[in-house]
Amino acid sequence: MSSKRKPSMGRQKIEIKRIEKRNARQVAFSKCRVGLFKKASEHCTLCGAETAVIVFSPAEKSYSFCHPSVDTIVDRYLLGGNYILLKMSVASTLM
Amino acid sequence: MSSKRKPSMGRQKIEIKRIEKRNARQVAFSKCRVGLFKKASEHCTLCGAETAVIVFSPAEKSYSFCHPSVDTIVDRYLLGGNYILLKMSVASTLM
DNA sequence: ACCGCTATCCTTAGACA
DNA sequence: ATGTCTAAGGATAGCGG
Repeated sequence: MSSKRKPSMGRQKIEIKRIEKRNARQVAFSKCRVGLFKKASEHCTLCGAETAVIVFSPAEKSYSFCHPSVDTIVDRYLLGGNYILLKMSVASTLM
Repeated sequence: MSSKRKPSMGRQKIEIKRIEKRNARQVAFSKCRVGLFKKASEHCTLCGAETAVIVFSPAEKSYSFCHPSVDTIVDRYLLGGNYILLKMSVASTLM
């Protein structure tokens, strides 16, 4: 191993606009998602907030962080808008 | 006005546990929510992510940040779990 | 893709308005 | 409750492995 290490440039300033390079955007998505979920988690713990975070990646994959549970939050949110939620637990087997 | 200002202590380290004082918790909730929504927003812009953040305050008030729209995200999320969403736009007037 | 590193930028605790 | 200020804490861009 070399004892020399190129000194880091540290965190660089970036402009808040779409990252055009596909690969870099994907990497940024993963890192950023972790940070977002962590912050949401701390928000819950510190303040007793109930939080749902749902994210779709550019590649259409879905990720979520929820406390206490997705269904609780989404359900409650939807109720406020006069929505009803039906789960097709049986019907889906027929599709 | 006084030209003297007590020097700030800067940001202090805190333990990630429930803030017990009710008033302080409420204030932290508001500040933290702003930060969370901002981060979610940047996530969307930078990475082309589609994101829904729904938060209930300890006082049961609901807040949300969504891009492109709550319904789009929640709808899509729910579809993945074989849910159907019904809006009671007529029925609600009877309740 | 993930993980570690670290200098630098960003956020934010605390205090006050 | 929101908003401003300061300085310290914490997240992270860029890079290497």
